[in-house]
Amino acid sequence: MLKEERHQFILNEVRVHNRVLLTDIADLLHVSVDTVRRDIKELHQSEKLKKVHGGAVSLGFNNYNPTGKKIYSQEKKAQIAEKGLGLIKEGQVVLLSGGTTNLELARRIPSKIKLTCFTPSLPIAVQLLTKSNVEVIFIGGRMSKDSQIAVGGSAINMLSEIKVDICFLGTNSIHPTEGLTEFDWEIVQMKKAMIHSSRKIVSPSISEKIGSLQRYKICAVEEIDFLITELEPWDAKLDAFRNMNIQLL
Amino acid sequence: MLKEERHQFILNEVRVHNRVLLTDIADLLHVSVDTVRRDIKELHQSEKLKKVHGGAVSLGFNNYNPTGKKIYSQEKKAQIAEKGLGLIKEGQVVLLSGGTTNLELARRIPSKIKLTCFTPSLPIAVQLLTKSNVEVIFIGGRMSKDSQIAVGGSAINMLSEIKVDICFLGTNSIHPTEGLTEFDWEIVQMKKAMIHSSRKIVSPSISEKIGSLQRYKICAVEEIDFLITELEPWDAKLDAFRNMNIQLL
DNA sequence: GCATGTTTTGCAATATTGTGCAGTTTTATT
DNA sequence: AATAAAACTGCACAATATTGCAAAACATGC
Repeated sequence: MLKEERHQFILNEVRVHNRVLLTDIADLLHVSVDTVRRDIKELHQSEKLKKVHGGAVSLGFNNYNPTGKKIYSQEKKAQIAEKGLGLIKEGQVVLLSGGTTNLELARRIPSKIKLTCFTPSLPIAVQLLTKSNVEVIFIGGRMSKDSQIAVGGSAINMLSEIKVDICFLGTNSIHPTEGLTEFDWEIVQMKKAMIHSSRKIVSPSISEKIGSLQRYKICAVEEIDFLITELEPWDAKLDAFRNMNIQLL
Repeated sequence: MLKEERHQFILNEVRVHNRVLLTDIADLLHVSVDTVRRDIKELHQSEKLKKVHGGAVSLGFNNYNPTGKKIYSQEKKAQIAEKGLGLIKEGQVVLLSGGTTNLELARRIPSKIKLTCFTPSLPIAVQLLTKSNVEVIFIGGRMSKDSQIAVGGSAINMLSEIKVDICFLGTNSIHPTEGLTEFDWEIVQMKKAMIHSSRKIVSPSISEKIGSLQRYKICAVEEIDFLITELEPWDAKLDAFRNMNIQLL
């Protein structure tokens, strides 16, 4: 058995099944796993497949890339995300709503840190799946086309069955007296359910959203534990939130 | 024995067997391995074959370039997807498992057609959300990192609550007597649940997967209603499935 | 025929590569 | 944190490659 033959065999298996196990190949070809390991290592280096723990996967299989829509105020959102990361502790259970700020947060989660993340947001789930130490649990249900998050009874029901340590609640509008508001009724229901399922609520929000108001109310400002903006905590724009038992970051 | 004769002989062996061993040729031609080695070296330099450690392989043997790779199964999967589309009727409720063939199918669903689609697969959900007339319902749960589909009790539970018209069950391996098999136990559970939730089961499968076998069994071939391959329905490779109450497409 | 130079072939010494094994470290999972 | 599976490391042995060399075969011109 020539090395070349084995390589071709392995590549074919990967093509057909998308994924192969080292031990299976070794068995089929009657060679040691070490040899197969070395083969796969070579094929990985020549970028014919992707080596993973225990075997190999096809290249095109997992590289789903969310179409890079340009994100509004990415710079500010990145700052917010960095601050938000400071609130996450190893081993915690986290709930992430949708929104581009949370997406930015998800992207920046270090792959070392061990977390359990719940989310009803498709883009965020995709992002989280790239983190090897994050267990991802998708809150399923009817998908809302424009926001790409699950909504409706089934999703709310699933939320009612969990209690997480911390929830990052992306929001459209936050107002000192009127609280958090949203224009989509179904998303409001989801966010209400998320609040009920969480011990601590974090609201990451770019400063432009402060003071704005939408049709439906999610909750009062007092229900929020942390408000994160791209501003310094002592900025005058945040004065209205100062004596409210909210931690500003 | 002239050198030229040997060259022709070697080239012929390579053509027929795709590969040759140095020692075999030396044996057959009653010359020393050194001579054969030199012959192969020359043929390698004139690009008539490819010299490898221990022998030689045909040139076309190793045509697994990144560009060709994409085309390789893509085309077959596209054919399968097209056939599969014929089974979907306006207004139906469809269940789609994961896999690249189903992804291809999802991509080709016309945006005119009105459907309700259930799926536990992240990439497929993303694809379906671009179709304006398709209502997407995500089967949530713990996400499996490499296959990007939801697995586990919660997902299976959600599946148990639905009954759809037709299920496209992507599969890794299909065998005439052993049935559909899979290497990941959790995915097997998901697929079993999907079968229970569907009136009709369609198995889209490229022909290379036929006859292959994995560790865990999903179901017998008889439980499938339609088997779609890129081959013509009367192709000899499908004979094994012919008197089994399965419709071949 | 014979000397000369070239090509081919086999051989031997040495170098390189491929393979499997055993022990240790890393990784994934519970 | 414990555990088992998998990855890595170094090593030994065998298979193969390379190199240099010499004998044989062959061609060519004299």
